[in-house]
Amino acid sequence: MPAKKVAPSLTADGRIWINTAEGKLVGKGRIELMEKIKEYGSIRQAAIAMEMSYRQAWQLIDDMNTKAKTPLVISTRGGKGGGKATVTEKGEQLIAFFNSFNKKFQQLLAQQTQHFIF
Amino acid sequence: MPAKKVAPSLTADGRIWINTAEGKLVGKGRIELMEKIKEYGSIRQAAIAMEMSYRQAWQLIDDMNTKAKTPLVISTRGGKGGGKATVTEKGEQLIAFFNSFNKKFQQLLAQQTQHFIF
DNA sequence: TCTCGTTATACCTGCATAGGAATAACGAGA
DNA sequence: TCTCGTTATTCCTATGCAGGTATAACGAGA
Repeated sequence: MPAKKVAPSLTADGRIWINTAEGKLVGKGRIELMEKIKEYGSIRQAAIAMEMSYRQAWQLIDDMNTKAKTPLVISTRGGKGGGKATVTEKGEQLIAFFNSFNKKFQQLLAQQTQHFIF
Repeated sequence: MPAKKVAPSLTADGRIWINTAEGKLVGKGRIELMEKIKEYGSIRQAAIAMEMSYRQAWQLIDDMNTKAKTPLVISTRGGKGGGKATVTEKGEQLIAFFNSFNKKFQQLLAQQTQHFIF
């Protein structure tokens, strides 16, 4: 019978994000939002997929675009489909970098949790 | 003339803490608070040193002690000096572990910031 | 010129909670 | 038995802001 694995009583946890001079630019939530926008081509559909209001999604994007010199998401209104939204090249770069960064971070958390069983 | 060092436009940032099953146990602030308690032997003096109210400091300690099975800070009231507070062995262990964990985390942040200059 | 689904923006409201103020409780020492 | 400085706890309030609602603006296609 193998040793029973017990959940550690204490776990290492945390959050990461990317800052600009004016403060937080993107974290986990905003990265996921951009990924949904890539998938749907629509802020509204992305918001629904993430179970947040359109208003909140729009505010996040507006904040991101304001802080970044070059926009991360471009949107147009009217026309076929009512409008659309696309992630820019810089947005793509941020997504890729954050995900790589986050992977290393999650590894650190797991490692530290292992090393800390009283 | 050496190359002028410019601040990176984007920086990796984040926060870490240690969780118990009931949620956050300690983060940077609570660790510093415990270190001040070690230094002064007094919750009130520690609170003053950290520029927070006694009430807030006490609540943090109470929350920590409630979540941890064994208390991290022990306090007594009355007597010489009016009372005192001391950090337990388990508290000391947590301080040491968190600081080591945090050091590795800060290195990760610095490394990622370096690798991310657009 | 009308429809349609989206983007963009203004407005409002409650309600959680951060934080101060006040006070009780305590025990060694004089 | 009184003083003193701390620990422990209750009460209150104000205010910031999360989050919903409503509505204007837009342009391709029919």
